[in-house]
Amino acid sequence: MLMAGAEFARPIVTVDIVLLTLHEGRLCVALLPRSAEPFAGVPALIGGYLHTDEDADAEAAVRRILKAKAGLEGIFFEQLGTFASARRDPRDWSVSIAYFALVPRGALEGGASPLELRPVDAVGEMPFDHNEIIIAALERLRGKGAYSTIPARLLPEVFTMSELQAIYETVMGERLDQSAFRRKINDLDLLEVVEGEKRQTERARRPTTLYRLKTPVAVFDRRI
Amino acid sequence: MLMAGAEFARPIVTVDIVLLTLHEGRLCVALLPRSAEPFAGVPALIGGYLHTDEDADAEAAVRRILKAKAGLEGIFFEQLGTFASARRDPRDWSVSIAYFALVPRGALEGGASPLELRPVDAVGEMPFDHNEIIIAALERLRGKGAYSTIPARLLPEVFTMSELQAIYETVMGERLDQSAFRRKINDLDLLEVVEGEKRQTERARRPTTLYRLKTPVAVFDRRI
DNA sequence: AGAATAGTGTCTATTAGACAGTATATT
DNA sequence: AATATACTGTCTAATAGACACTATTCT
Repeated sequence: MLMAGAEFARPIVTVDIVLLTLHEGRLCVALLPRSAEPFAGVPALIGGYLHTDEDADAEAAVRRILKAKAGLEGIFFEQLGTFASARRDPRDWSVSIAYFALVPRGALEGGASPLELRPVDAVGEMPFDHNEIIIAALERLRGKGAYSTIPARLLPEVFTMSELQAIYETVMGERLDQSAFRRKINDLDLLEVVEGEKRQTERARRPTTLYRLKTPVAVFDRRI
Repeated sequence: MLMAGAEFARPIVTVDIVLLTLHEGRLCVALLPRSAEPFAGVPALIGGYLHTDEDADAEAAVRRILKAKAGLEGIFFEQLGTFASARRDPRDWSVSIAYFALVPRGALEGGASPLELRPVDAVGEMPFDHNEIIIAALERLRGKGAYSTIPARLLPEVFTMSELQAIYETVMGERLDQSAFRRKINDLDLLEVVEGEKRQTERARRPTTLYRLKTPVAVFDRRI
C-alpha cells in the first residue's frame, strides 16, 4: 500500500500535433525539423514539452506550440489520444498527449517557417512513434469525418458545395453522388448561405452559391 | 528557442479508470475510497500513479491497478482521453490518462475490496475533475455503444438475445423493437450460437438460444 | 388451457444510390 | 451555339420502425 505523499519518478510529458492540410489535392501532414536531440534535424510532428510554469492545461500548450512553431492561431484541433510508454523516447519514460489539427490550404503560406508538407500516404519512416500517431489521426479523420463537419475545417471559412463534396471525397477516399450529397447536407441543416457568388473564369461556368458552417463543428448520426 | 537537453518541471502523471457495470438494472461506476491525501477516504475513480520503474506503458499501469485495487484481470478497457491541467490536482500540475472499462455484473462480487457501486445518474460531487471524466466515459459508451458491440462487455461471455437487447436499451436509454434488433444483429453477423439452452424457471417460459460474440469488440457502420 | 417469454413475418415509411435532366453563366 | 459546371427531379433498392402473429416451454 502507498503511504500518503509517496511519489514516483515522473515521466517526460510532451504534446504532439498531427497538423493536416490539403496540398495539391492530397492530404498532407505538416512536419518540422527537430531542433534538439534526439533526432535533431529530422522532420517530426510539431510538438514540445509541456511548460508547467506557463501552460494552464494541455490545450494551452497546443496553442502556444502551434503559434510559436507554425505561426498558427485559432485553428481547429482536438485531442487524439495519449501515447505513453517506457520505449517511445530514448531519453526516458515518456508521455505524449497527441492532438490532431486541421487547417485550410493556404493558411500555412506566408509563414517563413521550415514546415514541410508530406502526403499522408507517403510519410516514410518517422522518429519516435510518430508513424503510429499519424495513423491514429487518419483513422480519426476518416472515422469521425463521415459523421461530422470536421472535414470542412480543411476549407476556408467560405466555400462552395462542390468544394465541400470534394473534401469529403478526399477524406473518405470514395466518390459521392452529387445529388445525394446535397440532399443530405441540406437535410442536416449545417450550412448557411453567404451573400455573394463565386465566379469561375477559366472557360465558362455558372456561378456558385457560397456557404459557411452554421456551427464550428457539428456531429451527426447519419453518414454523409 | 530550446537548447538541446533543456528540460522543464515534470507534472504528476496518473491513470484513472471509469469502471462501469450494471447493478440492479442500472449503470454504475465503481469507486474506491482514496488511501492518501488529498481527499483521503473519499470515494473516487480507481487510479494511481504511473510507475515508471515497472509499467512498460500506460495500459500496463491500468492492468496493474485494476488487479491490485479491484482484483480484476482480463476485462475490457480502452483509453478515454487525457485530462491535464495546473488546477485539477491541488498538489501540482497533473496529467491523468483516463480509461474506461466495462465488467459484467457479478465479476465484482467475491472481491473483499471496499468497492462502491454508484449509479451514474447519481454520482454526486466527486474529487478532482472526476465528474468530468465520468461524463466523458458515459458519452463514449452511449456514442460508440450504438455502433459497436462494446455494450456486450457488460454481459457475461454467454448471453441471450433478450439480455443483449436489454443492455443496448440501458446504454442507449431507449426502447428498441425486438424484431428490428434481432434482424440487425443477425445481418451484422456478430454472434455465434453456443450449444446448450437457457431455461427460465420462475413460472413457465420457452428456453432460449445462447450466444457469444464472434470477436471481442466489433465496430460497425450502422446504428443498432 | 393459460402464462410467459422466444422468435418470425409483413406492411409501410424513410433514406440511399443511380442517373438523367434542366439551369445559367462565359466565350 | 457550345461548353462547363451548378443544381434538381425521379425511379428504385435498401433499411428502419411498428406491430401482429406464431412457437415452445412449464404449471
